[in-house]
Amino acid sequence: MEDHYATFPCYPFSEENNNSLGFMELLGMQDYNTTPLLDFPLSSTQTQTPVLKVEEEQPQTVKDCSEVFNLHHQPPPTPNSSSISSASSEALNDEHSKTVDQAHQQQKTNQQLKAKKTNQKRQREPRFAFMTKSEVDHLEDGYRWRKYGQKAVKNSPFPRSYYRCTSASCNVKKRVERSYADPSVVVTTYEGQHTHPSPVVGRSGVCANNNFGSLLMDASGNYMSQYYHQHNALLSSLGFPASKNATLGAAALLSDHGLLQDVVPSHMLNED
DNA sequence: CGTTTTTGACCGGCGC
DNA sequence: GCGCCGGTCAAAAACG
Repeated sequence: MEDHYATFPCYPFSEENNNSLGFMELLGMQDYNTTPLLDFPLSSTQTQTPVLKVEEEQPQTVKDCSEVFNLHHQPPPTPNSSSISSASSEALNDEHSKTVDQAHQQQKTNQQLKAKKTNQKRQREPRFAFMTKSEVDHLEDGYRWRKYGQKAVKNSPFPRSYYRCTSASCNVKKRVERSYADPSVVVTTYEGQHTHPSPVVGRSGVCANNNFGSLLMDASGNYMSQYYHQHNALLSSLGFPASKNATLGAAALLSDHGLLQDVVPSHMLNED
């Protein structure tokens, strides 16, 4: 990949790799709501926006990460990212309610799901993905995740892993897969929004700051905060304070190469 | 022993 | 209707 991208030396993120220095490069990120090339089932509140037109023109869904990579070489024609209203996530919250009796519970849950799905199509949270050059698949991002599935990816030798945030009543999920086009690249896709602050303290002792995330959320759309949590965690692991300035410094660094321009408002990058 | 991972089964959507 | 595929469940195993 001959494109420009920011490079971060960093510590290894997982135990199995802790005997060698890890190396990670953020290659780019993909905002599912601003690109015509990716599949992002919009919530009902978003179907009113012009973004939907983009999806109607490109009904094809992304089957593998190679299409994500194409974005790196051909940016979306019209970002159209003005301001995207936050998605309602209530439909997902009660989906996995549990009862005591297990045998009946599963039957019940299945019936509930079936009933729900016949009534309305399942809603999906806004998603975004970004690519990271990394030796390890599951990158530390300041949150705790429980793996709930792994599937083989079609046309790829590498599996895709499914994670859920371990915090109660938090429905954020993420998918992690390694690109078969470039095996050194990990594609991470986030779905949903954390309802709680990051529980993990970074290497520098500074916790990822949820207030900052909320701040950004107000300015430019809900899922953006996820990205900044990610960066706060990343910067923490690098020894930077997870402050607003440090984070925006990273954003500015990346924006020089056009990686964040679609999602970071200019006034935030210029802000002191 | 509580939590997380593994992994085959299962489900719904979609194209043919 | 059938098969494929992405996503999820859940029991068992592994882990700390």
